[in-house]
Amino acid sequence: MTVSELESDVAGEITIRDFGMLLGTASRLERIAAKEIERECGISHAMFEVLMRVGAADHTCPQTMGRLACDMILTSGGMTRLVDRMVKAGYVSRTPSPTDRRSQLVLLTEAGEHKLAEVKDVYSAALGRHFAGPLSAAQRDALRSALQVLDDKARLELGGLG
Amino acid sequence: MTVSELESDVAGEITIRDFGMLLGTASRLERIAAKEIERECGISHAMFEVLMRVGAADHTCPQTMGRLACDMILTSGGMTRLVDRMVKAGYVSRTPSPTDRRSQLVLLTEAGEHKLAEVKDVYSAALGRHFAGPLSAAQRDALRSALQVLDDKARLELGGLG
DNA sequence: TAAGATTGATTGCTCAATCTTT
DNA sequence: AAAGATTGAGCAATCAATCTTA
Repeated sequence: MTVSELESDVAGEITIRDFGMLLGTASRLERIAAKEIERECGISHAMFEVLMRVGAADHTCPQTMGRLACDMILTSGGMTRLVDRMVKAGYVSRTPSPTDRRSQLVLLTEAGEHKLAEVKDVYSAALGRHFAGPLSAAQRDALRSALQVLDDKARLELGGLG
Repeated sequence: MTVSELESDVAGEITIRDFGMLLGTASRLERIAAKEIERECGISHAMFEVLMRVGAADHTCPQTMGRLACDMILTSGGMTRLVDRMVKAGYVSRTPSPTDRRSQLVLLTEAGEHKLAEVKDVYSAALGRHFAGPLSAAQRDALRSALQVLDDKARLELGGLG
């Protein structure tokens, strides 16, 4: 084995370790936050993510099933069922898009708005404790900029899912 | 609403956005890497993670089911089934610990060692393209240190899973 | 022909209960 | 009692096929 092969092996091991840290930390933090939401507000983290996106959508340009699926990294089938459950729970409604009748728009109900406001506070507090609090301002900036680079590339690579 | 309430609301929104980026980026990258491994080596990302941990374990202090579950953020039941599949596939073997007969040790088979070496190369290359490559050295260092802080706290918070 | 959404079949996880060993 | 591991039940995701509209 040559020196350069050895060096690249070491670099590879470090990269694998760093990436493992990214996945592991994200997974652990999601579990912590999701449990807190579930316990205090009785709603899954996935449903809350949908509420946030639907709630943030411009009234003149609402969210569609496909856009939600892409943003949330779910297959379209997965999103269909998630929204099914949310409709049944009374948080959102579905209605065919007037401009493209293949597409379904997802809208927040009154109950959905209330729930969103409630969960947002709990979620912000939880993230303050477990995510923002432990980091310095510089660390947060650095984290944000690194993730931005990676996410841009990853989105390009993935495109739509199914 | 007072100024300080407004400020804390804005801070909360930013925190939620940043955290969303962490989860989303991690999820997208995992999907990309997992697909590449699956396609080129015919093994799931979860199985590869087990292979790495079992392969890295000291021969005098092998991995147990519980330690694997904790490191990989799976419930013990989930790990039992994952290792079941890996035993069936011939990558690892299970054997009761001689020092504590409640505990099961997980060991790499010959086939598991070969597979590990094979996947490691593919994985390193994929991560070079999608993870390490896009970042500057400074960004990688910053990312690592921020994640280290978060992970330490998260591990404390989580403890064992079930 | 392709895009958006849904459905059926399957997979793999969590949760809770259980069994064995400490 | 408590810890480590496994099992049964249930849930939510993926994949592939299908239906409708563009």
